[in-house]
Amino acid sequence: MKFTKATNYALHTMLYLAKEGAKQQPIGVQQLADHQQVSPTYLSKILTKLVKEGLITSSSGANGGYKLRNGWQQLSFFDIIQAIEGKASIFECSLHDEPACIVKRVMEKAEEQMEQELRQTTIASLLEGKSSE
Amino acid sequence: MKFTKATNYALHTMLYLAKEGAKQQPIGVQQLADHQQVSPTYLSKILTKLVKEGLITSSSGANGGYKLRNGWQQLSFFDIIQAIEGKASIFECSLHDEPACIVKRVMEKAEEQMEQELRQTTIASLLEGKSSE
DNA sequence: CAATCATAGACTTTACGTATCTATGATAGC
DNA sequence: GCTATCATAGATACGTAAAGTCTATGATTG
Repeated sequence: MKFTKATNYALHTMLYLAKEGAKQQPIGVQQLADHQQVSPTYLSKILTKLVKEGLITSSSGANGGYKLRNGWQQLSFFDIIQAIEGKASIFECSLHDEPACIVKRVMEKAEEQMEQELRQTTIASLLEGKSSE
Repeated sequence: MKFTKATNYALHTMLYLAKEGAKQQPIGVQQLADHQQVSPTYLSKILTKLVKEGLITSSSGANGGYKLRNGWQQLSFFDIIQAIEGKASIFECSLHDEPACIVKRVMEKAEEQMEQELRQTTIASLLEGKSSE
């Protein structure tokens, strides 16, 4: 579970889709990009990942765009982040011949605590609370 | 709380110092570097940070080197990592005018869970358990 | 068929961690 | 005091991955 700006864009996009396009028409990249002030081409790559991982769906052609998949209410922060960043751990031991590095074990446990929190938080749950973004 | 290879080196070094040099003579960079197969000059920078943050002490001249500070038994993973990486959060919102970004709040809470685990883990506690490294 | 939209690959740029080199300064022992 | 041993510090180079751009292709609507 690591983090980049792409993670950030993905999370904000998902939240935006949940608010603006839950049941309605799909939303195009342009609009999504405008909202976050990112270049559309760059955001496209991120969106494509989300499509491939099945978190959102896309439709080509006029009036096309992106919308959340069915059952998006179950999607957690963890799901979104993992779709973008993969499953790599935040920490890798630098020692060569240390398959059972004790430092790594500690870090993994700590990381697991963080991930658990992210698994519990859904975008749907955020919409119920205050919506500053 | 972010992580780099430097974090890794620092943690392993601290663990090594705790095992080999708790009360005895200081240990030189060369030996510490050999143990991890890192260049001494690079490790030096990391060690200097640890000195400045007060986690270890250094002594120049012949038979000089590094040893853990007094009261090292209290030092946690969190202390060590923060000494190297600073206090910067793992996540920064990319939106410009969003002082109270809800995404960031979620991430901070998750990060806090991880940090709490790291605060609880001391190098001393690891020495009591099995010592694969 | 033409406009609108997503997809994809190659490519460039930027940023930062990683690492090296070299010089300087402090201490211990002879 | 001299010398060897050790830490400290700054400048510099290197490598890699994220960040972002450009251009071409393919699908759908009207």
